[in-house]
Amino acid sequence: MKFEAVTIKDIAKALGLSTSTVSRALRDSYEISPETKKQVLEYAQKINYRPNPIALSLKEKRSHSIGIVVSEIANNFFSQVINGIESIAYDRGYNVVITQSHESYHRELSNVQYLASRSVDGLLISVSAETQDLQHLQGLHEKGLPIVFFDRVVENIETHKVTIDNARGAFDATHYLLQQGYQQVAALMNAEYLSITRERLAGYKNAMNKNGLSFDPDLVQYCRHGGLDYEEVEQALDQLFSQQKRPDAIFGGSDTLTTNCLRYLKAHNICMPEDIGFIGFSNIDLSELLSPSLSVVRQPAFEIGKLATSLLLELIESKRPVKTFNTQVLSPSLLIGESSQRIKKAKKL
Amino acid sequence: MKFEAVTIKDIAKALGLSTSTVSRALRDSYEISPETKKQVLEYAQKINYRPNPIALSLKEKRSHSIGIVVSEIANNFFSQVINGIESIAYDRGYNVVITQSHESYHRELSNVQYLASRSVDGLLISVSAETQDLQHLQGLHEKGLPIVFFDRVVENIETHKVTIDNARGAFDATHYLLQQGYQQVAALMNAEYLSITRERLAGYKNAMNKNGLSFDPDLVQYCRHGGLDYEEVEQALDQLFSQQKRPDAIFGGSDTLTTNCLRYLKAHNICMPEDIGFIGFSNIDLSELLSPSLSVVRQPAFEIGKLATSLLLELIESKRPVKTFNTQVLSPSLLIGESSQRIKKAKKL
DNA sequence: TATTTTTACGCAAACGTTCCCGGTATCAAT
DNA sequence: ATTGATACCGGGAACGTTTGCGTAAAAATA
Repeated sequence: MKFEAVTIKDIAKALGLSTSTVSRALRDSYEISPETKKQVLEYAQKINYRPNPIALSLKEKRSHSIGIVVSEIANNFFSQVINGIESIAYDRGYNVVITQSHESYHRELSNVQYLASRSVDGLLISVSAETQDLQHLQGLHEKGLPIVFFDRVVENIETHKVTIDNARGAFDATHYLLQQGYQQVAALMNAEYLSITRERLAGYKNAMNKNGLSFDPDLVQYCRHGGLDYEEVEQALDQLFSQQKRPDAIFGGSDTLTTNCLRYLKAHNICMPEDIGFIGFSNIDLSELLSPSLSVVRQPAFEIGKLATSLLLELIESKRPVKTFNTQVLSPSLLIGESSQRIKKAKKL
Repeated sequence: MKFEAVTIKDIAKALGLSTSTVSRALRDSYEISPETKKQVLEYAQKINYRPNPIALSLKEKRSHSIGIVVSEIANNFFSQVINGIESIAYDRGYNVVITQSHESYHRELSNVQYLASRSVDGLLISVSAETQDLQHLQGLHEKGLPIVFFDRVVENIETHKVTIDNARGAFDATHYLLQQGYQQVAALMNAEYLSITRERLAGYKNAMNKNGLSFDPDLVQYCRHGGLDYEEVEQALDQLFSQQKRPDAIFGGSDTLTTNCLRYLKAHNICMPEDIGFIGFSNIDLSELLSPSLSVVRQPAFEIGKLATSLLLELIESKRPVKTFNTQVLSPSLLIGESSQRIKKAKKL
């Protein structure tokens, strides 16, 4: 029923050679005569022979492919990162296998195990919002599987990492809002223990302090599942807007959160920038076409993907075990639109 | 260097059994005594044994995984389709391997061959804008590889297909623009021979006729690479706007085209809806937040993914070769925003 | 008790490769 | 003519599974 691909055996049989000879001829071994090589190569070409990667993987325990784990591909940031990854991987002859955790720890676990059992040569991962236990990665890492973290990195595993200066991105955004005169800048964040949340929150706090304000926990809402479901964001924002010290600006802590926050504001008829100021992390490509145009913290997503992949391939192709790892920190950029331009309402003097 | 996974051999050795016995015990064969089974199962559990899927694939020539080929994942429509695919596949115990053709025929070919050689059990594909030669798919199909086409389908391969009523989507959009009073409705389309292009163009023409207008080829621009690169769209639009019968409205033929068209209009300071009316295919989730809010033809992307996957799994798991195939046609929906609301300029009577 | 049946397990081949280890011509040098 | 080297090639194991077949021991039957 299933197609029978042509194998080395077929070539051997047809040419009256052994499989060893054919294999060697194909790999251009020195102990095969030029004539035989020519014969084999031509015949292989003719019948369109392709080595079976599964057999190769089984034997060599490597697959010339790398695994990717992200929370969601329907996400501007991650899909851009993936394009960066692919651009490098493809050039270097590696295939990529993309999987999504949907912010679920169990899904991530299952994906990682699947990829490992498929003998991927390395792993590129941004952990899920739920991930706290790192056994699954720790184990693979100790057994020598090359791993490079990006975006959401973890502390306890020593390997290459690629992030951006999250604190600065958050600082710049928050600082800008405060400088515009917004008083109550709320932060809509991802799960509390994620690296990106901690760092961005640090930047947020820092901006508050620099502007003479003290950190107010009531102004921070965490979305334990990254706000993938609109309902989660809705609940968080309902909470923020229900308290007496109503925020007059929001800092959106991730691409997904920003998008869903905008949807909330629209649904509740809360207008930027007059009712609320807004700046958020987002790699949406149409931010300047939104109404009002959106102020965003943009990450160099494509670059992150390229860099992470280069580092991973370095690990994979290194002859000797790599002992020194580094963390590359790229820079986010703050793009100002109208959503953060405070309009001074009729001032009461 | 690479981790040595625990194998059936290890279990056999540890328990003083043969690999056959262990294998059968794990598969709960009737010819293994309950005690042995228990012993094996417990030990396997203890040392966290997982069957090696590569060895299985090699032997069984199936992998419990399905391959996806789309042009681009950084695309609202496709990423939503993929989520639909995954939601079904995951429930049914299948893994998905996502690949991108980037609208390149060669990339598609390479991906398809990779997936086939990786023994995917079936293929879900929306062909690239460049794809005209179907040998690569035809061959696999004849050899019995289950394939389901979605979105951009092909005629010459008889199998299940999932599309939407493209003609109606295009008709509705064009008709709406004409009814609004726009006179010169241009069409910005994908590659000419794609199914979606042909069908959508048919709907466009039909609307023209229904409104007493004849089809004008000069009002149609094709983007041979799907407008993935902004430059391609820019060139197409430059062309449209440079001719004497300047269009006063545009129908955007795909998600990517719509996005890049908006970018163009913004860059050239052409305002919707007064300078130009616009409706386009798009699954962007923020269309109502754009300025002006965007009129779009939206596809039930998640549903398409789910349906295509169900059909594929039906093919894969069918005992006997399937002979009758059907094409499922879902409905697009026209969501009207401000971008298509013609503002009557100071009329000259 | 002798024979048949059942139960429970092991052997070995197969999937498509690679590669170690041989082996046999051929030919030049002694 | 004998040796040694060189050039080419084949046999077979291994990777981790599954599975058809064979077979010992145990149980059932006569």
